[in-house]
Amino acid sequence: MDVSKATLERFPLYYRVLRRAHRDGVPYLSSEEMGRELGIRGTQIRKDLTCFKEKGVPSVGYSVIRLKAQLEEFLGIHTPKEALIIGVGDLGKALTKFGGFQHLNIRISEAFDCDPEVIGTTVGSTVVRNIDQLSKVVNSEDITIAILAVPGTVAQELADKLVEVGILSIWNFSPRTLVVPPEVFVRNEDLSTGLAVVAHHAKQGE
Amino acid sequence: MDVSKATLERFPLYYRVLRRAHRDGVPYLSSEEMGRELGIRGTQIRKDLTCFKEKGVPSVGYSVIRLKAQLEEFLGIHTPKEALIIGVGDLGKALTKFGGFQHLNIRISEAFDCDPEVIGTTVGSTVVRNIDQLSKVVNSEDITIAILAVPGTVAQELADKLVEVGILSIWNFSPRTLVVPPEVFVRNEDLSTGLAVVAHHAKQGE
DNA sequence: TAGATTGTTAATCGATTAACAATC
DNA sequence: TAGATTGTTAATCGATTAACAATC
Repeated sequence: MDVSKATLERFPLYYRVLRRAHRDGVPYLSSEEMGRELGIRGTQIRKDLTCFKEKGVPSVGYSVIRLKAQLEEFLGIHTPKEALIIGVGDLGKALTKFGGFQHLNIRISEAFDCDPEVIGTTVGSTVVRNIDQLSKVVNSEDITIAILAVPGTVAQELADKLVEVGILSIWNFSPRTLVVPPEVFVRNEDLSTGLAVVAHHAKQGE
Repeated sequence: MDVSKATLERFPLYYRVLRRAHRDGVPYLSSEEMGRELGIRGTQIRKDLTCFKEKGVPSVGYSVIRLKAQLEEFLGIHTPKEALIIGVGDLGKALTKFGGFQHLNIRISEAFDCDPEVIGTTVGSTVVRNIDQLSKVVNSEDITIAILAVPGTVAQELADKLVEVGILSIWNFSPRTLVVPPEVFVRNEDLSTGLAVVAHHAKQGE
């Protein structure tokens, strides 16, 4: 299915609202009601949802159960997925233990580091392996998602390894722009950039 | 100074590149060279930089030192800033200890939680306080930036408190859309959304 | 001078919003 | 039927890119 970048970013938000409505036993939700909860206009939401075969009902809204199912299908939530993480510093540890991913049916099942102090320790429910085990593990487990939480100095080198073993999508927390082949997706989540933007708006009068 | 949302997001990236060039003793950098390091077109960068009085030199490029200084001024890096964090779980801890913020001259100087097990412990160099100390601390320290790393269930309630004590900008890691007055800025950094997008691109053939 | 790279305008692309007929 | 909310088209807005004269 073909969806714009901006729309794709909103789908997880819609899914979150629908999960909550479903839990609360709400049967239908209008685009305006969803929008109110997310600070998004109803028009925007209706437009985003046009790609689904599940249609809304005029004067009633969208069936929570059915739209939720539709989003689950789109986001691939029915099939459990595994991700690996490289870099088990404080941030890597926090991501590995983060509970919010379970709704997506994604588990960080493998963690790697190069620090002998860290290798062999347990984080959440995964044992940290030596980075030289990467290719063996990925080949035997069919993992296509990677999280990169390492210093900028080694980021590209490790990205190269990830590409080599067949990773298709990388969530990059390192402060470096990665060079990868066009078929590999990278999402940069540089925290310094985030804080810089937040800080800029904290200046009085901007 | 007046800069588009998209441009503002790129400024920290330019700053990063310039810092590195400066450290390496590079005197000038063209827009194309910067772009290559960031995966951005030269045209884009030149356009972004038009708002500065520091101009590039045709056939030479931009003075690394002077453009860096310009960005430092824009990002307010010459004046040290303090931020507070609410929620000292794994993620909150990782953010508090995160080293990448020091380049921005921003320090997370205060941390709050409501868990008696956590209150009083030290994270990095800050002692975790009881949330009921919030207003006292903010009043005596002139903090305007807040990081919210709490469960969704209590996010709005705490956002209200942050607004009440005069916080101007909130970095929201909780999976909830916050309702705040228009003069308060919120940046949502919901990690589940991030992973959902990354996972979507890991599906073969998309 | 010739070559490189700038600043800027105009064209294009993509995303959001307003408006409204269709429909339950 | 009247009222509410949908799906969709057209208008608008914002961001990116191509093109190129100006300039070192």
